[in-house]
Order: sequence, then structure tokens, then C-alpha cells
Amino acid sequence: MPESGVSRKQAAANRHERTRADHATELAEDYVEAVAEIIESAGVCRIKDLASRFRVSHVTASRTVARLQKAGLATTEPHAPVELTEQGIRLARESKRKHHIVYEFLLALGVSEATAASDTEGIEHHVSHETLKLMESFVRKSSNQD
Amino acid sequence: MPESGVSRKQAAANRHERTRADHATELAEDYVEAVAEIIESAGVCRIKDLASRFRVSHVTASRTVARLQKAGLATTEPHAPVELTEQGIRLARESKRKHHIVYEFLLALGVSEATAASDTEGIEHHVSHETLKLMESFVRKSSNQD
DNA sequence: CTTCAAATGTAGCCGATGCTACATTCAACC
DNA sequence: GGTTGAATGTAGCATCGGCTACATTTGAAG
Repeated sequence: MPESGVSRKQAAANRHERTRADHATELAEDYVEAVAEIIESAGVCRIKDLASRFRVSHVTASRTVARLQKAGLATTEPHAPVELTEQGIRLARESKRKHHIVYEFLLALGVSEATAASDTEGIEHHVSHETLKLMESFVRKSSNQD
Repeated sequence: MPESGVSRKQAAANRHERTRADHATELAEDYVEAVAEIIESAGVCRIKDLASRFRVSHVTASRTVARLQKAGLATTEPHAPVELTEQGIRLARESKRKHHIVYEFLLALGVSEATAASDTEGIEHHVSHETLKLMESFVRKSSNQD
């Protein structure tokens, strides 16, 4: 059965392609989420805030923000604070929601808070809509049982 | 409470550091797992097999194998098949086990096979030992309930 | 043994994400 | 209004993971 063999291979390759595509966007998601949170808590978001948040040099933070701007997610001018575009705000909101669901799901599974926080960072960008919905209902069910 | 603020920040930064570290090793894990599977099913593993598996050019596959070799996970000589070192075999075994647990866990959660396969590729490298164990027992519990 | 196609290697390009070292700008204080 | 330190910007380097184009090796078929 050569045809089914080929399509299985194809499917496997596509999965890897999606993983690669996810990588391209996950830093952006982390950054817009961080920008939104920092603005909310501190009023403005500066390069140094992002640099310390992600434990990178200010150069790296600055260049990442430039990429966000290029992608239409953020706006900034030299020496001015970082702001989000409408699109950036929307992405930040989605990211935050996803992040929260994954975190609550891990807690409901029985994972400790520290591990849940750590695992969530890695996992959140790779969870499909389908899986996210199931995680949500799992959390709902577990909290009803309490 | 400046101190607790600092330590929360620190913890957040550490999570991001782990995510970055995971990225550095996940391709390696995918590759050794693929090499092991290809050797098992085809006898030998060639660059072209890896290239088609991951949907990348043979150049990319070749260079990744070179990195595996540098990391002590694989051995290869020009124009010869790729083989795994002891360490590579161990990593492949671990990766496969992890992959399998995450996949079965998603199925037990109710995720469709196609989505589970896709999500597993992204998630597996970010799951801690603690979470993995909980996933395992969740699968066990669900299968008992059938 | 030659020839030819497939597999692999090599050269050189790109972008993302890290860094250090040095230059510049800004804001706040005297 | 000048000085000064913190925040940013700029230059230049490294590695990873993609690529195309071209060169070489190998193995099998004639």
C-alpha cells in the first residue's frame, strides 16, 4: 500500500512544519503578553522591563520589539515606551487566555504550582483550539467535583 | 514588598530560560527518535530519510546530524549511514516514551487522533517529569474506567 | 569499465535570537 | 544650563535552522 504510506509520511512532515511555524510566533506571543501586563501594572512598558522580564540583554529585547513592530503588533519610537497596536492587544488577550487555561488545567491535573508555571510557558504555544477546549471543560469538571 | 516582587520576577525569568533551553534540545530529540525508528524499520538511516521525514533539504538534515555528532549523540562518516551512540540510543528511548505518553494522554482527554498527533509534536519537549507522571496515571485511570 | 542517476558534500545566502562593547540620548539634579 | 547616570541605540560577532546552486562520490546497470 504505497499510497497510505506516503500520506502517513506527509502527515508526519506536516506536524513538524506546524511545530516550526509555532516557534516563529511564540516569542511574539510572549512579548505582547508581557507588554500588556507591564503596561497594566506600571503604566508604561520600557525596553529594560522586557529585558529583565525575559532575562535577555536590552539589545535583544529592543530588536525583538522591532520585529513586533514590523509584524504590526507594536509601535515604538526611539527612546519612547513600547505600545501595542489593536492587533497586538488582541493577540495579547488571546495569549493570556490560553496561558491561563493551560495553567489551570495543569493544576487540575495535580501538578504543583511551580511546575505548572514552568510547563505552561513551554506548552501554551503548541496547544490547538480543540485541545484547549477540552482542557477548559476538564478544569470545569474538576472544580465542580470539589 | 520589594523582595517578593524580585523573586517572582526571577522565577518568571527562569521559566523563560528553561523554554529557551528546551528549544536547543528539542530538534536533537526529534532527530535521534527519527534515526532510531528509521534504523528499526529500514535497517539503516540515511540523510535523505531524515530530510524527507522532516521535510527539509538534505543540507539541513546533514548539518543537523553533524550537530548531533558534535553533541555525542550520533556517529557518521561521509557518505555513510547515520548511527546512534549509546547516549543517542538512550535519548531516543526516552523521547519515544515521552512522546507516547503525551499522545495517549491527549487521546484520553478526548482529543482526536490527528490533533493529538500534531499537538504532541509541539508539547512533548516541554513536559516536566512531574507532569509526565501525572499524565501517565491519568491514562491508566481512564483506561480502567472503560 | 564506463556511464549515469541518486545521494551527499560544499559554498554561500537569509532571518531569528542570543551576546559584548561602545556611542548616544534623556531626565533629573545641582 | 551643565553634569551625570540610566536607558537606548549601534556595530559587530556567534549559533541555529532554513534555503539554492553547484560539485563530488557512489553504486548499479549496461
